[in-house]
Amino acid sequence: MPKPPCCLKVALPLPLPGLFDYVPEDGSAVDQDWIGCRVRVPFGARELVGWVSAIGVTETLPEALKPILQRLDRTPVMTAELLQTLRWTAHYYQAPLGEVLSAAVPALLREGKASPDVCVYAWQLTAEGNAGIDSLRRTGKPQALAMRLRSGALPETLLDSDTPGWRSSMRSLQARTWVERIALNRRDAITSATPEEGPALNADQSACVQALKASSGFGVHLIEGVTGSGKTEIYIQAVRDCLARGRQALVLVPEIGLTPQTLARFRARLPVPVHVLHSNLSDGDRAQAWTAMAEGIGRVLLGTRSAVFTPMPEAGLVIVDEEHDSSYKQQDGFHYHARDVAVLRAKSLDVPVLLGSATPSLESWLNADIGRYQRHRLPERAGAAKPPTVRITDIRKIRLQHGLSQAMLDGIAACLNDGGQALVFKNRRGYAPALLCHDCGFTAQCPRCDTALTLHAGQRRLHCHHCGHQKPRPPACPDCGSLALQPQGFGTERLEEALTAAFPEFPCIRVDSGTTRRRDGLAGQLAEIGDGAGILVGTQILAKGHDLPNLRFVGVVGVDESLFSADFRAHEKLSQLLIQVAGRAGRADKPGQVLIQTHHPDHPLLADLLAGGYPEFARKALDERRLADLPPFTHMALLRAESVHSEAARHFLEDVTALVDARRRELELAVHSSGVLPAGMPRRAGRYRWQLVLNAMQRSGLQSLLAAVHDDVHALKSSRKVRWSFDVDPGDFL
DNA sequence: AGCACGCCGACT
DNA sequence: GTCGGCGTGCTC
Repeated sequence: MPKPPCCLKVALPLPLPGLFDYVPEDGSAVDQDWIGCRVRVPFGARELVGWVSAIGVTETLPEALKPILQRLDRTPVMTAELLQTLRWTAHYYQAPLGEVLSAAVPALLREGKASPDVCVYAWQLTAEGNAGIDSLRRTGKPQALAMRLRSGALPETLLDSDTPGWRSSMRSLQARTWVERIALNRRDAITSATPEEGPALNADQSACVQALKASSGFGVHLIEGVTGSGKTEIYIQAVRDCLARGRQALVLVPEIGLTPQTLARFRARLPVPVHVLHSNLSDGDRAQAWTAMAEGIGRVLLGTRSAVFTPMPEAGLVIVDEEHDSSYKQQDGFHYHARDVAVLRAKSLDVPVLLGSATPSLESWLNADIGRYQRHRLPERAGAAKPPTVRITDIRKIRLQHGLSQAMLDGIAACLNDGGQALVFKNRRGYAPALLCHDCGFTAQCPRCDTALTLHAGQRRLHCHHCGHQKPRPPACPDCGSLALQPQGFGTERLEEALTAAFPEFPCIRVDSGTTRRRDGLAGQLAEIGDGAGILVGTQILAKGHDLPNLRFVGVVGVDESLFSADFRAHEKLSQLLIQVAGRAGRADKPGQVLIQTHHPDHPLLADLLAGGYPEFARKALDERRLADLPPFTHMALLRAESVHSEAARHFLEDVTALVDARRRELELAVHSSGVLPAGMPRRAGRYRWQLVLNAMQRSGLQSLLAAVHDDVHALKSSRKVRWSFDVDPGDFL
């Protein structure tokens, strides 16, 4: 006879597989209500906050289970559905549930703090205010605000989005006791504004919106829309439709996609407050947004990667914008891909998911080809905008001026003289990627990594982009004493210097991760240049984000490294980047110009892109992947390991290889193992790095093998001195 | 991951 | 004589 459940199965924030069993502190009954609640528990010599993820009976371990110290929630903080998705996610990515929970939940809640108060507050006129308002004489911000309040209470979330600086006006009204702050109930908060009307949809957009309206339940929709085709408008329509059905919506955007412009657009067009979740928020704000959604007060969440783990008891729609973007892949801790989790999540919520991109990932492209995803094409730019003209300039045997060809300089000059803005895109930060001694061949290397140091700060310092090491530029070669140290190659700083010299009468602004961190970031820098003629030099950061209405010319410098990279995704990434960056040029009246300078003008990738755009590239690239047995036709998992001692990580992976080989034979699984390989960068930040690549035609075989070795890998003695992690569906090998 | 326990070198 | 180095083992 089965025993009734008597213990709490608790997930703890530890890199250990499995759950830990406890009993309630007061002998109370174990029932379903515990699941999704947080508990404070004794663990060895310390205390931890964990999540009751299941209830059950203990068969194997201690007779006397420890009681928990404290139950932190009376009602679950985590919906059953989210917990289930997290379990799947943990299993899929071979991560301990506790670690997945740690990544999913805002820090405050993880630490055991109470859920924040997510009441929506609003302001309304007092009797005094109502009386006084008729005698208003002067005009000003407070007076205008008071007039708006005559038609009813205004929620703070609405004021935040449509009235910058409203708090100071409100304070002056409050000082006169004209206004008071009230807590709204949920329904009031939901219908708070009259949204603006959007532009009329073109035929493709309408067809797409209608198709989405007609679909119900889980389904994946790939919206393949060229830049400017109005994907955002489709998202907005879909979200409005979802809200009208009384459901919540989740919109994921890439890290740099969540610009004030994007947010403002959603806020203007939706009838409810739009909550946000991204890395720049304080812990308090994150917990607020998360809890608001969990309690159903929040109806729309716009967020980056980790927002995919937000509880939504009344979910109706999930959207992943720029689904190809690599910032959806978490690179450290537990390696998940937010787009893939979003699809899984939508399935478990039984709601549609929209994946949108001008340049879909090859994974999604294939899924659409085989009918697993429904494809919607938006081939036309919305309005009358024309696609940019793209040209390639062959720089073999051509004399470059500071890394730029004459054709490039001419293109920039023509654009500037026409009053337009030119963007010069270069994938390297800093002044120059290396410092070389012309007399003896010495290059400045990072002492802790296998990589050359980059010259920065007007040639005065050397930086390592991988570990943060930096030092002053040596005055002479440390090996031979020669003074002939020369910067090799070009980074954005050096291009900025060259362009400033070449076009002294125009402003030149450099935008890369080094400059956007300062001051008010990208927005502030772009404000400096405004709409006037000028030059922007920068890295990928410029490939998306802010609208640049007067951008007419895009010059791409230095794609040649990516054409011959060891990373099997390099071509895909480069094509996406080229299309995205090209898409920034030109608007309705003036088509943009794109110029790519390369030593490989005949490279098939460039030829395909030029002839048939991204679709042509995707078809060819998928053929290549199929022939080479690479993803998305095969499935891949990586075991990465690194250690301070040169041999420890390698020994660990050799032990893992033995485990893998044994299990593979035993279970007769068709999984290929690479054997232990040095990582793309064999030493980084003083650690030696190795990896094991597992490849399988069937995802299920790979998953079975991973599941079978998982606990044994954790138990390996050689794992102790090593930093290691699984990376299922790795983004790269480096 | 932490934290304890355990067994060998230079110090108040 | 002790403080403390980090190797190894465990945590319901």
